[in-house]
Amino acid sequence: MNTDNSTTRLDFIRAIVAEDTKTKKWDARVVTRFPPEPNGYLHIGHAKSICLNFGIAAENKGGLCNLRFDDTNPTKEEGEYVEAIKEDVRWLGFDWADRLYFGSDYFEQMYECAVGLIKAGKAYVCDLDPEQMREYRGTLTKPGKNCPYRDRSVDENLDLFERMRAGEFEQGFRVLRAKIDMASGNLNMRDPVMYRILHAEHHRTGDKWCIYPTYDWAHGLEDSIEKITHSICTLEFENHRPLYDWFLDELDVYHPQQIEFARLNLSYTVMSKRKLQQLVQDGLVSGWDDPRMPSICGLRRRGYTPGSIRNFCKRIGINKFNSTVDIALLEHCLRGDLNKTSPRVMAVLRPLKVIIDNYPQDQVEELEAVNNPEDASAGTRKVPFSRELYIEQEDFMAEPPKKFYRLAPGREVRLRYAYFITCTDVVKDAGGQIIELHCTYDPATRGGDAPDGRKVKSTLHWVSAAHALEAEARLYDHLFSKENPDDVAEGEDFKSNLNPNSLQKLSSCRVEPSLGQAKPGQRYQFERLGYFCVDTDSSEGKLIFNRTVTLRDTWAKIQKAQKKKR
RNA sequence: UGGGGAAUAGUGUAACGGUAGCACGACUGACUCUGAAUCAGUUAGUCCAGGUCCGAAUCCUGGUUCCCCAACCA
Repeated sequence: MNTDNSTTRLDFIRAIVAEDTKTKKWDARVVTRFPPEPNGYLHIGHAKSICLNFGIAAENKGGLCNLRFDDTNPTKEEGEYVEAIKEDVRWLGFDWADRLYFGSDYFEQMYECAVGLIKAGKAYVCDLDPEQMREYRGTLTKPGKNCPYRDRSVDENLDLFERMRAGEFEQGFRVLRAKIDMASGNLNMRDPVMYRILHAEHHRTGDKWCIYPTYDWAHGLEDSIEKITHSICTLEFENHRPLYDWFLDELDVYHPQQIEFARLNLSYTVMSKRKLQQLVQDGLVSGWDDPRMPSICGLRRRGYTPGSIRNFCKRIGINKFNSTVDIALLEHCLRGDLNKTSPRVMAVLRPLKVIIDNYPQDQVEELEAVNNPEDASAGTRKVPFSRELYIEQEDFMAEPPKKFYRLAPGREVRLRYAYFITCTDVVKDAGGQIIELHCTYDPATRGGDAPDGRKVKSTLHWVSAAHALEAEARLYDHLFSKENPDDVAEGEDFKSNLNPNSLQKLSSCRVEPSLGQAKPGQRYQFERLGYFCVDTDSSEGKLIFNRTVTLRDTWAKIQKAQKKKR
C-alpha cells in the first residue's frame, strides 16, 4: 500500500518539465545542473536545490544533472571548497558521473562571444569608475543616463577589450558592458557589466586571465554550452531573467529556460552564507562542521542521515514565496529514518549508583537484549548485569510528583531486559544530595517479566558499574533560542539570539561495554534518551558521542506543563 | 505614478470553475519490557472588499501586506 501521492502531485517546476517533455520542447531531453560557487560550504538550503535538480534528472528518462562550479570570481573562490562541495553532494547520495564542469573552462568561449557582441555593436568598453557608474545608473525611481563611452566605435571597443585581456590596464579600470537600456525599470538591464579587470590568481586558470566574466554574462552561457534544458535558481534571480534571455537571444545560441523557486528557511537557525561565516569567524561555533550548524558537514557530524535530508527536501515542496519550515519537520524525518536503522544500546548520561542488596556480591549475568525492535535481522546481544549499577539521575525522585512513574522510595520498576527492582533506601551526602540508592531485586523476574503477571509502571535503562565504559556526550539544542534569529531589538543583530545552552558536554557518562569498538560516524539509539553518533573527535580510549536528536519525550512535556501551572 | 514576484489551519504544502485535502506540530485515547515506535481520534485555513457565475481558493476590479533589485558578488 503506497499512500505517498507525491509522485502524482507535481510542484510547479516539475509540472513545467513534464509539460516540456510531453511537447518535446527540448526533444524530450531533461538536463539540469547544480551550480555552486566554490566560496564556502554547502548547507541544507543547498540540499533543497541539489535534491530538486538531481531529483528531476533522475525522475525523467535519460535525465541528467551536471555538477558545475561557477568559478568566475577568483578573489572569493578557493579550490579547497571544490572538494568539500563534491564530498557533500556525494554524501547526500547524488552522482554527476563524468559531468563535472567549471565555468572557468569556458572562459575562452565566453571571450569569443563577447567579441561577437562588440562587433554587433551590443557591447562597449566603459572607462567610468565604480562610483561614476553608480551615478550614471540612476536609482530605483530615476532612470539612468548613457555614459560618454557608450558610442565608441566597434574598432576602438575591439582594441580596448583586447588590451584589457592583455593586461594593459589596472584592476578596476575599464569594464566591458552590454549596450541595452539605461532607462529600463529593471536595473539589471541598465548596461550591465560583462567583464571586469581582476589581476588575481584563479584556482584553476592561474594567471592566464586578468579579465573575468560577471555572473549574468557567464551563467547563461554556461547553461547554453552544457545544453541545459531547465536552469533552476532562486527567487532573487528573477530580476535577472530578462538579462539572461537578452544575452542568449543576442548571441543567437541555444537558450535554456530559467525558472526560479524560493530558498529554504528553517526555524531556529540562519541560512545565509554570510551569517554562518560570521559564526565561524567569531568563534561562536567550533567550525563549519560544528554539529549545531545547518551546513551539510555539520549535519553529517551531528549524525543526520542523507536519507532523512532527502526525505525532508521532498516534503517541504517547491514554491515561489518565502516561507520558514519548522525545524521539527526535519527532526521528524530524522527520527523516522534513525528509528528504522539504529541499533539500540543502553547508556547513562548522568549516573546514579544503585546497589542491589540481595544480589550476590560477585555474580555477573549476561542478559539478552534486542538490538533493534524495528528490525528482527539485527539480532540480540548480551549485556552484563551485576550488584552495582548505574541508572539515570532523573529516573529517580525521592518525592515523586503526580504522573512520575519511574523509581521512588518503596516503588518497584523494571530494569530493561533484567529484573524488577524495588527501592529500599536513599543515601544522601552531607549536603542533602542523593548519592546512591539501595534496592532489592526479584530473582523470579529475570529477563524482565514477572511470572505472577504483576506489572510495573516503568522500565529504566541501566549499565553495570563494573563493566560500563566511560564516555563523553555532547548534547545539542537549537543554535538560536528564537524561532526567527533575525527578530532582534534595535541595535542588536542575530548573534544576540544565540542559544546559550545549545551545547552541553557531559563527561562522566557510562555506556554498555558493547560500545567499546564504536567508530566515528556510527549511529545508535541510547534507549529512552535519543539518537547518538560517535563524533570524529572520538578515539578508542576516549569515547565521544553527539546527540543527534532526542527521542520524543512525553514526560518532558508533562513536566513543562506542571511547571507552568505552578 | 520605478520594475519584478507572491499571499490557503500555528508551520509546510495540495486542490488549475464543482465536497478545501495531506503532512508536521499541539491535544485525547489505545497499545507498550524505550513516557520511544505504532495505531485511532480531536484541533485549526482560502489577505481584504466588491463583481461574474447555478457554483470562486481558482476568473474580473480595486485595495492591503510581504519579498527581491540601485556590487566591476553570485
